[in-house]
Formats: sequence, structure tokens, C-alpha cells
Amino acid sequence: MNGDHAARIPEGVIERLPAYLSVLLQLRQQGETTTSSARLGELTDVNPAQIRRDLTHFGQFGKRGVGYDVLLLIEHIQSILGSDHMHRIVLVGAGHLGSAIASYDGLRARGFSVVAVLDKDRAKVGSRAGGLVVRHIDELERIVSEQQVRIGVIAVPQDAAQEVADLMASSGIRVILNYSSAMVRVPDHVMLHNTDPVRELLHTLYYLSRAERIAPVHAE
Amino acid sequence: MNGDHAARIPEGVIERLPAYLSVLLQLRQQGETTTSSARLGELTDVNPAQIRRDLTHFGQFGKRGVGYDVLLLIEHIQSILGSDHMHRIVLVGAGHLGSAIASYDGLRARGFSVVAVLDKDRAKVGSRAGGLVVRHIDELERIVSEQQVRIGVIAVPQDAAQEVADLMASSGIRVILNYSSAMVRVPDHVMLHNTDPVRELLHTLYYLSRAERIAPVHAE
DNA sequence: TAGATTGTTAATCGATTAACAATC
DNA sequence: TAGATTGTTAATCGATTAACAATC
Repeated sequence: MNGDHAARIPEGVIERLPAYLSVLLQLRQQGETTTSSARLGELTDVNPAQIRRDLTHFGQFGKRGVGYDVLLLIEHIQSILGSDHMHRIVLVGAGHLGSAIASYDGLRARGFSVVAVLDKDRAKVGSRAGGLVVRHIDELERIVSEQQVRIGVIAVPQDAAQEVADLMASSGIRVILNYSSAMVRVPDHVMLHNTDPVRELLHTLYYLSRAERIAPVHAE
Repeated sequence: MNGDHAARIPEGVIERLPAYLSVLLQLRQQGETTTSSARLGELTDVNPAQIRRDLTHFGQFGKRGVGYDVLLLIEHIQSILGSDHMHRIVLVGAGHLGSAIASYDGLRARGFSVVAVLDKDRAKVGSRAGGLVVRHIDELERIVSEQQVRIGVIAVPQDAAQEVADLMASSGIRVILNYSSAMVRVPDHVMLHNTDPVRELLHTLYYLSRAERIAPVHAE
């Protein structure tokens, strides 16, 4: 029996889909119309069998003997992820990091649109960040409910992060991307993603240290 | 028998260590001297049995009936990760994002020190970013070899990323943290970490979409 | 038909977790 | 001694991969 793909989808599958999508978008830009699990495997460093298996959780998108239609597969993955339409984002924090995120055009290109940049510092309110006028944090709740925003990005210093997270949660935000180094707490119904560069550095550091213990770089 | 912990350590273990460390540092700051796998489990959302198992890959750090000494465990994990001493970083790209990273004090607090900020735009050279004077990209190779830097951070626009990665690799950089949305290619001996906010957003989006299909938010 | 590549099964592999003896 | 919590084993669970029949 087939057809109901509503079963439990392993977390790992969901994590890999955005990578497949990135690569497919790249292939599309290069004018490729067809691809194979072997090619996708090369580009994403994922085993081809795994890619095929991952996709079958959601349906059959390829043609045996031929491969996958790039455009079609892009559409399918976007629809699975819910990235087939624009998503509105509010961004709190108009410092260097906030400005960088607000003016990052990779967001819009891949379906995310920053609808407001907010800050609690009245000195920053009224200035510009990535084409938007910075507004006061007091407006957050109204903006979120009026524009039905589900996604919030925290780009404030460590000590302000929890406060912002609380405000976002109570305003109806469902997904928070936290760029501060603070470990914020959120209610169960809110999904939190921490993007901590230091944690990623520490992770690679392990492998770096190992490599150097085996083949040390001499200091003399 | 015991003692040689040199065996293959699962990748997942290495990924969790930085999370344990973050939480331990937080506990230390709060003045806690002892903790347990149960408490660490709460704070990191990891099963306590898993935490204990992860740690035994490297030795025995706790006391039965008592728990773990916070300071001691911090030292052990730092030593496992190679984070028991400062690591020098070069940062390429002095735009908003580069400035944000350069002035991020979370780096220094956790063992990473930015020794140089570079840019290819001569108009930016000489200006300040996070307490450092911006230098020209031509100086990268010399700085990397003179100061034996192993870690490079890319904070430039998409089209310049590959060029910077190549230069880093040929200068002797071993770990690259890529903040651009470009999918750069690096030689085998260089470790690459992509930090793409969009990919993280897409990942959470899946769960958001699911949740809303089940309990939609009405627009009327 | 011969060649290619999918979708899918079955086998392997590894990671997670429960349980508990050891021990503070 | 009683209570707590580790380190470790064994059982469970799930994910990855190889292999191949189906089919373009």
C-alpha cells in the first residue's frame, strides 16, 4: 500500500531537504533541466541512495532511467517545506548584525521578506536598515498581528535577548531564529533555532586539534 | 580494560559537546559548583543517559552519587575540543556582517580572537571594525603565515566568496566558516562550515507549515 | 535491445535509551 | 545505612547503505 506519506518523517530527512533545494536552485541557474541522485549526491555530499529514499517519503518525483526534472523537483521540495510562497519576518535589533541581516538579499531570493526592523533604542528609530525605516520595539505586537508574521529574528545583545523572545512569543511569533549568544527559553509552541557561530567553531576545532596532534605544524 | 579512548567518536557526540560546554559556562557564571546529567539534560534537551554515555568516550569525569564538578567538566570538555587556549581568526569582509562579527565579544569570551579584518575595497581599508583597523586583502597570506592562523571567516558577498576561500586555503587556513550564501568548494584538507540562515529557516518552516495545516490561523 | 537510473527492499550499521550494579 | 547518581551493559530503535527489480 502506498499513497499516504503522512507518516513520521525522520528529522534528518527534513534537515537535508534545504540542502537539496539549494543545489537544485544552483543547477537551475546554470540552465540544467534534468539531474540524477548521483549528481545531487556529489554536490551535497549525501549518498545517492539516501537522497532517493528521502524523497520517497513524500512521493515519486523522478523517472526511472532518466532522473529528476530540476524545475519539478524544486517545486515539490518547496511545497513540502512550505517555501512555495513568501514568508514575512520581523527583525529585532538594528545594530551591525541586524543591519546585515536586513540588507541580505539572499533572504528575499529564497522566499523570506523582512517586513519590519525594530529596536528599543529611540536614537536608532527612524534611521534606515536594509531599505526599511527602523521602528520602535513597542510596535512589534501590532505589526505581528496586523501582518500575521510567524517568524522573528533576534539580533540584539545577550542581555536583551530573553526579553525580546518573550515579547515575540506573546505577540504570536511561532519561529524564532536567535542570533544572540544567550540561551533563551521559549514556550513549547514556539520553535527556537540558535545560530551560534562559536558553537560551530568549537565543533570544527575538535577535528582541527586532532589533525594537528597527528601532523603538527611546527612553530620554529 | 579501559584507558584508550582513541576510538572512533560518533559525529553526534562531537556536535553535542559544545552545547554541554555552553550550559556549563552558564552554570559556572551562576555560581553552581556541582551538577548532574539530569540537570544538564534539562538545559540542553538531551537525554541524561546520552550525556553520560557521550562523556565516557573520553574518560570518567563524575562521581557516583554526587554528579559532576562544573569547573572540572568545563576544563575536560575544553581540552577535548581543543578550546583550552586562544585561537586566532582572520575575518574577510568589512561590511555590516563583518563588522558585526568583529565586534562580537562572545568570540573572545569563548576562546577566539580576531587578529585581522580584511577587505578588498581600498575605501574601507584604514577604517575601524570592532577595534581593529581594516587591512587590505593582499595582506592575508602574510598575516596567516606570520601569526599561524588556522581559522578564517568569510563575510563577503556571494560572488566574492569562492575567491576568498581559495585565497584562504592557499594561505594555510584549515577551517573556514562561510557566512555568505555561496556554496564554496575547498580542498580536502580544509574544513568548511556554512552558516546559512535561510537553510535553518527552511528547516523550521517545514514544522511551521505542518502545524498550520493542522491548526490553521484564520485570516478573517 | 542495451543502458541508465529510479523506487524499494533487505541487510547493515550505529546511535539512543532503559536499566542497574557500582559506588559516593 | 539510605539516597543519589554515575558508568556501563544490553535492548531498542532508527537511520544508512547496498543491491536489484522495475521501467524509462
